[in-house]
Parts: sequence; C-alpha cells; structure tokens
Amino acid sequence: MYLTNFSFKTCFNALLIFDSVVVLFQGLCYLSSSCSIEMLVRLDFRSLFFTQTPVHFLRFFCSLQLQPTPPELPQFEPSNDADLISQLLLHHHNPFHAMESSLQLNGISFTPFLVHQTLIRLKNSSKVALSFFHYSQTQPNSSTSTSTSTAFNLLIDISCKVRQFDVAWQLIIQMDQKSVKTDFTTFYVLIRRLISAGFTRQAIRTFSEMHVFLDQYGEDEVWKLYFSYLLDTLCKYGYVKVATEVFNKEKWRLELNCKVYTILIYGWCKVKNIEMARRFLGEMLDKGIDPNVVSYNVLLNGICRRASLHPDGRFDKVIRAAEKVFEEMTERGVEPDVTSYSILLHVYSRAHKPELSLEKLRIMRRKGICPNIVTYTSVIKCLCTCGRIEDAELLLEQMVTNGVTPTSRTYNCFFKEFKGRKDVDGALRLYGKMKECSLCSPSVSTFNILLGMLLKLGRIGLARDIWDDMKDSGAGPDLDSYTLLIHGFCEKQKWKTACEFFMEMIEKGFLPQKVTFETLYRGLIQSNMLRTWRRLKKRLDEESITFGSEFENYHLKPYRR
DNA sequence: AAATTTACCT
Repeated sequence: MYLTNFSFKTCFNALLIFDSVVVLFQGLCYLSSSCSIEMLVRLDFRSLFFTQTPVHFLRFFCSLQLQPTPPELPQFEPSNDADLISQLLLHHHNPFHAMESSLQLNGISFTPFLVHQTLIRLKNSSKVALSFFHYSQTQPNSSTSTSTSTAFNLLIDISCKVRQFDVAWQLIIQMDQKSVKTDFTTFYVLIRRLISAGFTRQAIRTFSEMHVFLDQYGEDEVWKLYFSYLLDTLCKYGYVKVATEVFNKEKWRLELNCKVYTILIYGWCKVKNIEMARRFLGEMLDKGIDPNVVSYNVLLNGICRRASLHPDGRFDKVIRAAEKVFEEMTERGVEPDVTSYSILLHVYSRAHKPELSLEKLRIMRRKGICPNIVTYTSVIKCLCTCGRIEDAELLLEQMVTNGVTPTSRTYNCFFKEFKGRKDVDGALRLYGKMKECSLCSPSVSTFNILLGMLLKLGRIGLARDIWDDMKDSGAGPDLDSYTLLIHGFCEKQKWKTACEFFMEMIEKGFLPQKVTFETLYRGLIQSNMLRTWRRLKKRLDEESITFGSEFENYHLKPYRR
C-alpha cells in the first residue's frame, strides 16, 4: 500500500491528541523498518519533542542514525563553559584576570565550539567579544583551528551591528593574513549590515571589490553568482532606486533571469510603486523571460499588502485588481497556487469578511489546492476577529484532521479575541489545552498577549504564574514582555517590583524603552524612593545606558545637586 | 538567502 506523508501526519496528530505517545513510538519503529528514512524525516517531529518522553525520542533517532533537528530544539548539551565565560566577561571589573584565574582551575580548553558559543553570548558587547576572541587565540591550550571563518563572520557581524565597519575590514584582512577562508558569506554579512545602516554606496563598492579575496572565482563569475543577493538585500531594505540603478548599469555582465526580475518587482512593491513593478514585469516579457508563479505572487502581494480597505469601495477596488492578476496568470499559463490564495484570503481577513473568506477557501479546495498553515491561519484570524470563535475552533479541528499542524500564531488569534472580550477563563482554558496536547508550544507572543490581558485586568497573581511558565518554557521573556510587566507594576504603583524587573532586563542585555524609564523614574521620585533610584542610576551608568540628553538635562537636574 | 500569517505595547 502506498502511504503518503499526509496519512502519516493525520495519524500522528490523532495519536498525540489522545496522548498515546507509546503507541506512536511503536508505530514509528515499525515504520522505520518498512519505509524510507526520508519519508520519516519529512514528518513534523516537533510535536513529539514537547511530550514528556524526549529521551525515547532521541533514542529512536539514534537508532535511525539521524541528527534530530526540529526547530526550537531544547538544549540537551548545556554550554556551561560558554555561560560561565560570558558571565565573567560581562559582569566582572577585571574580566580577563578573573577569567584566567578561574579557567585555569577548571582546565577549560578553547575549542572552536566553545569560542563560537561564547561569542554568541557576547553579541551585544562588541568590545568584549573582540577582546575575548583575541585572548582565546593566544591561549596555549587552544587548538589552532580556533580561528575558523564562522567565528570571524560572527565577529564581523557583531562589529557591524554597532557600525564599526573599519573593525570589520580589519578582521577580513586578518582572515586573509591567517589564511582563514573568506567566502561570500563573510562579505554578505558586511554588505547586509552596510545596507541596513543606509550605506548603500559602500555596500556596492564592497561587492564589486570582494572578488580580490575570493580566489576560487574570477570577477565576472562573482557578479553572475552573487549579484542577486546584493540586489535582494537592497530591495528588502527599501533601496529599490539604488538597486534599479546598479541593475541597469551592470546588466551587460549579468545573467538576466526570472529571479532577478522578481527581486526588483518585490522592491518596487515594497515601496508601494506598483506602476514601476508592472514596468519591470513588462521588461521581463519583452526580453522573452517568462514570469513564474513567484513573480505574480510578489506583484499580487504588492497590490494587496497594506492597501487601504475602508470603506467597502476601496476593498472592492483591491479585490478587482487582485482578480485581474489572477486572470493574467491563467492567461500566461501560470496556475495560482496556495500562496496566491493565501494573499487574497489575508485581504478578506483584514477587511473582516468571514463569509467571503470561507467561500474562497471552498473554491480553492475545489480547484485541488491544498490549504496550508498560512491559509488556515488567515481564515481563523478572520473568524476570531469577527467574534466567531466557535466557527474558528471548528476550522482548527478540520485543519488538524487534514494533517496541518497549528502553530502558536494560529492559537494567538484566539488569545487576541479572548483578550478583546476580557475573557480570562476562556483564554486560560485554551492555554491549558495548548500545553496539554503539545501540537505546538506557546511562543513569546502568546505569553505577551496573555500577560497584557492579565495585567490590564489587574490579575497580577495570574500574570506572575504566566511569567514563570514563560521562563520555564525558555521562549522568553523578550523586550516586550519586560516592558509589559514593568508597565503593569507601575500602573499598580508597585515601584520596587517594577524596579527589580527593570534591573533584571538590563542584566540580560535588553535596552529598555524611554517610556519605561520615564514612568519608573517619575514613580520612584514621587514616592520618595531616592535610594532605589540611585541604585538604578548607578547600574545604568555602569552599562553606559542613557535615554536621550534633553531628557537627562531636564529631569535629572534636581538630583545632581 | 525570489513569494504568503507579524501578534504584544507606547
């Protein structure tokens, strides 16, 4: 019998819902002997990972001699040494002295893995990261391969992030001198950061000069191979004018294909210039290059994305324009796919048209196009925001039956609606269900929506429970979680607690928003908690964190006297 | 690393 991926998934999802993990493992073991490993790998094992039996899961994978690489992989191999070193470096007055004395005791050797892991933890402190890297290379018990290109690439990224592009170049020259392989990745890191900082000319110059360092390819080959990445990055950051300019100038030496034109169409769509996007679609056709489904989807998304849908007249106009693209596609022999329909369904969702949304879902099914997670999430979101939670739940069930595993984003639609209804019980019931059935685990946003709701309604105790859950899950907290929580405590005038979390977020390397600081500052001063305030200020000074000079001058004056 | 869901808050 021919078993499809689809039948596996449906079966697994069903078993997971009934918590029949043991049966599932027996099934997997049986299958592994009767079908190809590739087929097993294609299944979504993420669900298994969050059951209580990860050890069995690992053992199963070992028996297949595979590397288990599901997303959000919990850390089974703790990088204690990297944690230790980064902690020492970030929080000690004389970090390298401290490190030396404690490391010699522990006999830690600087393997490439350790250096890399430590650099990741030091990514927000470029100076420390650089010093550490140089230090690690001088250590007697470090292997010579410490200076791998991955470590260099990471350092280049860390330096560029704080706009130290000269440091990045020094590192590249060092790589060259030490015969560490520089490949396109190295330059791509630099180019991306240059573009994101707005230095497009420098990025282009870097691109046209990098062939000197890439000895395996000639200049022309480099342009042909990598130009689309430069073009894409320029477009992604909104510099489509620059992208078009360099494209027109260098056209003669490029291989013009569908991909390059699609990138440009994307760029013009991003800056909402549909006319220019269409012009490039025309140029493509003139040159005899056939647009494919991606090209049309990009254009379609440009027409639909962020288009104003209020009032209904505008909505109709957008839908007509979208339908026109659909027609054009069919005329040119390109069949609309799941993505095309998902883009359209997202418009219905934004315009709050549940009936049209469901109708379109039926139409696409009839055409034999299988909805995916994005499609379902759009429709579910539409139903939720229109208050039809029960219908949304039905669709969710249907989706699982069809072998599509929900993500936290799917669940977040429900949570958002519960938040709007101030329905704490409903939200907590769903949260419990989500934890139990382990189809997917809550994301930071899930926690943030819940936190936002609970704090707004003054349910501080519950909010703290959720906070603890979030920490245990390892999904958070992030900047927003801290901001929400601190603002919540400020609202309740619990200045001391708010201050503790403010300190904690700084320790973790998050830069608080100016508002958070201002709120806390005012609260502490008004309730005469000067000691707490000074302790906080001292900590901020140590980290050289400021919140804008005008603000400092205006508010801090009284306390300098 | 040519495309689609982007939540929370100020």
